[in-house]
Amino acid sequence: MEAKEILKEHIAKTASLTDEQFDYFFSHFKLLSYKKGQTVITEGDKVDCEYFVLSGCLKAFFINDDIKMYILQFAMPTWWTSDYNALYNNSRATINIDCITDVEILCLSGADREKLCNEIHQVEHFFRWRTNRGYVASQKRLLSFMNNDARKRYEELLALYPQLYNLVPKHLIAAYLGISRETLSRLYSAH
Amino acid sequence: MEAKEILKEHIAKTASLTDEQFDYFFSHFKLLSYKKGQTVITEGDKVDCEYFVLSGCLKAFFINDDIKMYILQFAMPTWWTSDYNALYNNSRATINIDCITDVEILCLSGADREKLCNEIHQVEHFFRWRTNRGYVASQKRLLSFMNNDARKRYEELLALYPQLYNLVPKHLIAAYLGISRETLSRLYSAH
DNA sequence: ATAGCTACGTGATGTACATCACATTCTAAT
DNA sequence: ATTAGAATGTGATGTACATCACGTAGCTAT
Repeated sequence: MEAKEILKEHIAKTASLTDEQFDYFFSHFKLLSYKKGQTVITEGDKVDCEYFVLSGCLKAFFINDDIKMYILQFAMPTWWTSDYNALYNNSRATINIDCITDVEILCLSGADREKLCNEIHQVEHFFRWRTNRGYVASQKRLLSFMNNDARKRYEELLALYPQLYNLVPKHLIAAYLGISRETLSRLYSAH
Repeated sequence: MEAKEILKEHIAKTASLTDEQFDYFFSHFKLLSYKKGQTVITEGDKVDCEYFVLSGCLKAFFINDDIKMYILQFAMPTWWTSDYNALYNNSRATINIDCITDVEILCLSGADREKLCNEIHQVEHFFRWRTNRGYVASQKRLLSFMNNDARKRYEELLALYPQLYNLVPKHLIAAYLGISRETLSRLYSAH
């Protein structure tokens, strides 16, 4: 499927745009291709854009003391990703985003997003609901962190995203769960 | 300050409403008063509303196995609170919200919020940005959970909300930090 | 005032995890 | 095909926390 079709279908689930409105909306996106391992956002960068994933898988992560990596999000097709803290506050990136596989993404600048939200009420409606869902998911993950041990979080993750298990290396899954790769290895060898 | 003034000032930071628009917007809110200890949302309830805090302090919390409490949010004046998962998905509450002190809140139904967002573009703008900020805060807290030990999370919390230390009992602070009250006690007696 | 309840402190012990160390297997580049 | 590096498995040990147990101080209601 074409980039345009993928985005159109995605938006249509939440907002009603006319074809002309959507064409105009879409004209603000830039198509970008990255190879596995390439970096989209690096800590310290100025962050101007957010990204809609067409194909492949990215990770948004934080590195502590140049040693430990914590993964905030695996970004899969039809997901949005960026350093939203930096993007919304016009500050520098505190996280990194790079490509776990080859990737195609659509890029929308923060300035264009605000312009489009202002010009087209339904675009603002779309972004409101997208963030609503992100917020709820983030709260759920926080609760899971407080409430569950590593094994349960691991089982939850696999139930939610079964593709991940084969798509991404296990040490990245560990970094998402907030445990060491050794502990993760013992978790599933024990069962 | 009057309820209406407090809300108006709060909205004005994010959105531009005319006086007539704001009066209309405000007419959809209901003023509610609660005594310390009273419950606003109970697990299993139908959730119809979200709440804007005028005075006092509430807690949004989850209880696991009828034993352990985890606090998702302390809601202070000019903060919004609800079970957003339930409210957005029209499902039953999975968390509880009750009053740590006597409380005054403004209540807005989900149906009215959607109606107002639809009728007044700037209202939708306001709610988009409110959730943007909530999402970023939630991501930051998640990162802090993965990245920091109990002592550092404790120091972070005090730096961010110094009032909390004297306002709420320590076992609630422990429940927010995701540690036992004993561990919290040892944390600050050790320093 | 007294009784009962809630908040809070502190020692002893248990446990889920991290860390370190090293072996093995897989993958990618030349 | 060979080799280097990345990913993975697994034992030994350390540690930050939870849990249990018991104590005291402070509120609140009668």
